[in-house]
Amino acid sequence: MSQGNTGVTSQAVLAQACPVREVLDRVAGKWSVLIIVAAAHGPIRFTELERSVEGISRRMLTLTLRNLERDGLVTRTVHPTVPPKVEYELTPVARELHATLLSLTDWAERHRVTIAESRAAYDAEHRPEPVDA
Amino acid sequence: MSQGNTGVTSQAVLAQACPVREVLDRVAGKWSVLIIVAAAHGPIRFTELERSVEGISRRMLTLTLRNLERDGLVTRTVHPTVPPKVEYELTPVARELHATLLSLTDWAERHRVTIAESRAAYDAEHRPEPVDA
DNA sequence: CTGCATCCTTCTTGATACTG
DNA sequence: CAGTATCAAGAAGGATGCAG
Repeated sequence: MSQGNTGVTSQAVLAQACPVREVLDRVAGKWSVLIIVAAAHGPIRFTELERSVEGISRRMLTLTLRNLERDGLVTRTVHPTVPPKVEYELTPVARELHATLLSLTDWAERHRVTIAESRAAYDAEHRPEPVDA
Repeated sequence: MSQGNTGVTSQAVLAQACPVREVLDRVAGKWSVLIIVAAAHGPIRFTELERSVEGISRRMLTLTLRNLERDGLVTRTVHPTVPPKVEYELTPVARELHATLLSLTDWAERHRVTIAESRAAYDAEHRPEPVDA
């Protein structure tokens, strides 16, 4: 194997070796997770979502929603009423993901402080900008 | 718990409401997770990492490693030998994260097919370019 | 062997405006 | 209300070359 079979790429290999990446890539978007969380409480409307995730642009909401729908993570229900009404709801698969995400939340909660301190220490150590002036 | 103080907000509230995002953002980089996985087996050298994660550029390896180090997820040990030798190792905190990531892997594994089918179905439904012409 | 700096390309996201 | 289209800005990532 020397090292060079860089011939055709390794994207496939990587995906195979690291399925985690797949999930992450899928949920990597800045908003996917937020939307999943927002929709976790039950069916929710486009505008509701827009408000819940506050900060998201219409464009991103739509795009993310479409991806989620495509992956079978949310269902889109259109109510043919006069003023259009569309509701989004998490699928069972998405609910499982949501539950799993909770363990990450847990990890984050448990180490938030530790990590923050680590960063502070690191910055202090590497950015010192001698303030003895 | 009213919930509605939609007044100003946001970023802070979101971070608070969704710590998951924090983790995700932290590990969002295309390589962080791969590196964590690669280092999960024990201390590993820069070059080793470069090969394990194959596909990563030196620049990205360095940057990601620095971030990981900053967050206290990996320790960097420099062996003052003639040809420099540096070893990276996961910290306990990172190992916990790694373990947690496993549940995500599990989720991905369990639904990989379902999701793939969902995408295929979605694409068939929305891209179809009616070929009856 | 490790690592940093620069340059350049690509993808993602945001802002806006318009349609059903 | 819901959604799409376009345009431009910015961040992330890749390639290289140099240095301790």
